[in-house]
Amino acid sequence: MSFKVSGSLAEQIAGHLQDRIISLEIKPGDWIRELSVAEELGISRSPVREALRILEKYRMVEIIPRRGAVVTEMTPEFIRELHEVLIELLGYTGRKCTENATQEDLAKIEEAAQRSRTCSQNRDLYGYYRAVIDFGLACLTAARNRLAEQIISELLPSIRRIMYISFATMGDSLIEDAEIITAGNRYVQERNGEMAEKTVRDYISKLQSYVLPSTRESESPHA
Amino acid sequence: MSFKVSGSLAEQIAGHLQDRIISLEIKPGDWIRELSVAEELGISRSPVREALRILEKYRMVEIIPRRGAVVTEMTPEFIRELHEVLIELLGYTGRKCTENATQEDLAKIEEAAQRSRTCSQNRDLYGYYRAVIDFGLACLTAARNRLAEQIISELLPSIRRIMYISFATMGDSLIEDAEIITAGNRYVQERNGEMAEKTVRDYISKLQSYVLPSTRESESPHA
DNA sequence: GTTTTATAAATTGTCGACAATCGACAAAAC
DNA sequence: GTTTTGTCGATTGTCGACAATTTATAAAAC
Repeated sequence: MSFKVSGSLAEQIAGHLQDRIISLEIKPGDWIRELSVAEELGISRSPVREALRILEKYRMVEIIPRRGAVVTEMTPEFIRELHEVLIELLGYTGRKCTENATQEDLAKIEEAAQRSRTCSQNRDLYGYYRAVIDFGLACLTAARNRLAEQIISELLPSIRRIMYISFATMGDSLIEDAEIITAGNRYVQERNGEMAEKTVRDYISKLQSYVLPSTRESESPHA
Repeated sequence: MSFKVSGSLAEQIAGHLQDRIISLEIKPGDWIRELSVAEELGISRSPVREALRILEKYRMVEIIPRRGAVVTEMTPEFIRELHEVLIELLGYTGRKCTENATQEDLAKIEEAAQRSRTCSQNRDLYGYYRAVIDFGLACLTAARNRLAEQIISELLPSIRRIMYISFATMGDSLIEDAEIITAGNRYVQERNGEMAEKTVRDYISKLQSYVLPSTRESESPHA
């Protein structure tokens, strides 16, 4: 619910570049040249440089000294590593939120879970995944660990990139997935930490198996 | 075995500031003014700005738009959150390195473990903690998860800050700790994932209990 | 005496220019 | 023909100056 229109120029540019990277308009492995971006947007290089440092924090680019910024590649190895890390961190989050969630938190979690169910029944893939993300973020907030929140937020762009890449192949699992979310929500509402954690871990493992094959054909010609 | 003498100016400055923050020469809550740092080092503000963005990545400062950079506070809440995250991530690392460690990895882990033992017997507190960190880093490398490696590396400065703050009160546990490290090492060498993970988790939990009380008296006058 | 408003100082944000460095290509040596 | 060396172009790194914004200070109103 943030109404911030602008933010600093650097942040706007970071957002702009982030969108273009997620949508594959700028491809993994591409170099981002400061001057190109600056001229294209009619600004100077300083804010562009800062934007690149912001993107580096979110692992969207890798800054190589005196060489510039490359868009990070979504290799199968990275995807596997990300899922393994998420299993641990989100598993922890699931358990913690059964301990710390307020009634208000639980309500928000419930809402997102129901929305995901509705969307899955309507075959609204985009709405479904937005609901799942909201569900996760609501649990994250409820877990009351700012650091974990930060770390996972910094991973979110990578998650979105993977989702964008494998959007096509993931539709199959939609109904099945929705039931897992429903189950996870139930465990959270019942404050069953052990099962909440287990459900999350299983869910991420399952996601990985859907996502990994779809990275095979990713061959990007360098511009 | 790297021969890099300098690194970019910004990185050097980041290192310089990091040292001063860890050693409490610059205190939590202090504002870092770009011009002050630049004049003090006889350089311009641009590399200082970049240095601050680097420090932000390592959670040493918080950059607030149009306000500047504040040194992050090591509150008991943050310390608790950090330990909880580390229990998950390092636990995972311990388990994974039993699966993926090469003979070379195991040798390095063994060396660090033995060194920690020697240092603890000699009451060499500084050497001991360096050995423990090396032990952890060796396990981390052996776990073969670059992302986890990155995330934990970004947490390392926070760990060092906590260690610096509570260096005095931690000497007590030295011998006891050394035995846990030895046990952990044994499980890794035997490739017993379950026990390696459990040992790490217990160790971090124990660390937390030693560290947390020492944050009570932290009252820092703003400069 | 407290609150509000206006002004001044300090600080970050952005800019354009110059310096330093790296990569690619071509020329020369072997 | 292959390797080495040198030059050129492109790109990042750093600088000093100016603009925009925020905080601090002081005056005025109530």
